[in-house]
Amino acid sequence: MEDKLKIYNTLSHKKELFEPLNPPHVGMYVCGPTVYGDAHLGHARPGITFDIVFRYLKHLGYKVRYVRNITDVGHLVNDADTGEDKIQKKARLEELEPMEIVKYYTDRYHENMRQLNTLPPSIEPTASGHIIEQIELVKKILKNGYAYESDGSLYFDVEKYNKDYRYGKLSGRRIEDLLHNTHELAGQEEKHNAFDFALWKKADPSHLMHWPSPWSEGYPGWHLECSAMGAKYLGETFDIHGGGMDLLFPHHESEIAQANAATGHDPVKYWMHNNMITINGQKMGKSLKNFITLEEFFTGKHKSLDQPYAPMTIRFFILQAHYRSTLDFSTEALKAAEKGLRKLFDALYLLDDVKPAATSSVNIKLIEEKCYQSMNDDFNTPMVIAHLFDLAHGINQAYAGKESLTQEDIAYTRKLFSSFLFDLLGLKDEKEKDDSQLIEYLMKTIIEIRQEAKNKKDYATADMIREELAKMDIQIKDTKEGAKWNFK
RNA sequence: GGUACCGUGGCCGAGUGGCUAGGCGGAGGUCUGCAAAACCUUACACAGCGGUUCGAAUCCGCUCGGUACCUCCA
Repeated sequence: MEDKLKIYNTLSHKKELFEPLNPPHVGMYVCGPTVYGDAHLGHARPGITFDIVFRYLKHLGYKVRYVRNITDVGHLVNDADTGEDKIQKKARLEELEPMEIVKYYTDRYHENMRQLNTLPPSIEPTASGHIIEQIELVKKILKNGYAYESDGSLYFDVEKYNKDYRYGKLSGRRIEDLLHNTHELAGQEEKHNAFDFALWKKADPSHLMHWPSPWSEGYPGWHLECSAMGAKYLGETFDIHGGGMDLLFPHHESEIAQANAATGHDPVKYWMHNNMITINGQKMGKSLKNFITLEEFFTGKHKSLDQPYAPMTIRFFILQAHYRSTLDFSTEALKAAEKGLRKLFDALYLLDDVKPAATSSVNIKLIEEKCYQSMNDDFNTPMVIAHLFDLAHGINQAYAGKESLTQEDIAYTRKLFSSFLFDLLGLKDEKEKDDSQLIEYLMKTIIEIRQEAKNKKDYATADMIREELAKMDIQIKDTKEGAKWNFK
């Protein structure tokens, strides 16, 4: 009964059996980054979380279409749907075209995600490339009576919508509470209610990014792109929509509202949300300015880092926590992850040296079963990793002669181990250094040893080193400046 | 104030009614020229107070503490 995949659905607050709408096809949409700055540790979490979902669903035999957007239309820096947009602000600061900003940070984001060994999405649409689809969606909402125009801008009529549907079903909010709890915001005169959100904004003359529309020269509202592009590539109703918990409200809530207003039904069957990464117990985020970029982790160049941390260390660190739990960052925790991952790889390699026995004392099939149960239980990667450590322990014991494995089980263990470690968890061993660098280093060491022998007038050893290297076409030449070497 | 959630050993982090989570770190030992790895043993826990139960880290209530969202944020 535990052998079926269950996914925690934010909409129902329960783990639900995963049943795709159109098997074997699965449609998954994940909110991608707004490209106006380098990706930080927080961005790695949805990247990795939904990479695991993507990999596992494919492993189960589903044909998955994974859509992750790039938000490259400037949305607003601050509250109240007024003011300067984020990309424009960056462009002004750096004296660049907005699209130069977009291109630069999109490339950097891709590079970071590649380093983290996440598989590229099937489709990666940009908001700026789907202005027409967004305008069409606004038209539908307007036609159905859930939007109003106000001086060239269009707003979603939340109050009207809430009478026919229910605004707040995802986040558990009630419209009455929203009324009372909304902050005093400036520049809201155009809205009927403070909680109404923009579908289309008229651009003021200084605004750099704008497009023509039936209502004004302007730009689309923030929540619109995901609704429009999700529907375009995955259909009006699709299986999974993912993103960070901080997008739950108002972003995803508004997506649901827009879809219902346009089509009359919900857009998504399973809503998945990854939790936040914290630093000193607080959310790591742009606004708190307490974030560390992935680049800084990989190079070690940040004041709170004492060394570089490899992309796989970051990946393993993230996978050691369940995606719905907060994860507290510290260098101590990262070091523990680094060592733990090394231990797993070492055990896998040690498998080559385990002597086959007539019988097996380790139950590999049971561990395999537990691994699948853990994955099926809402992608419980920390449990999977714990089982892999058990497997590593079994291998080490077999090597030490305390347990035994048959030839067949050794092969099976290798397959199981690498399948989970490499294919499903997406980890890889980065230990291999650049070959030329390694050879330089080895030759330097060998030459030092030979010099040491020569100093002791141990010419037999010195000659032996030279002759052995010659067999590999490496030539040693003793010069006035010391020994030199080259390939013959 | 509203909504959602959390509080597990030195650190990170699973577990949701009875059976060792796991990793890192610590202590002792085996092995060993030294070191590392591996192996063995071991200490350290479920925020507090009540309740339900034969039995609770796990369910319920209260208290204390913390976080996220309610404005851009993964």
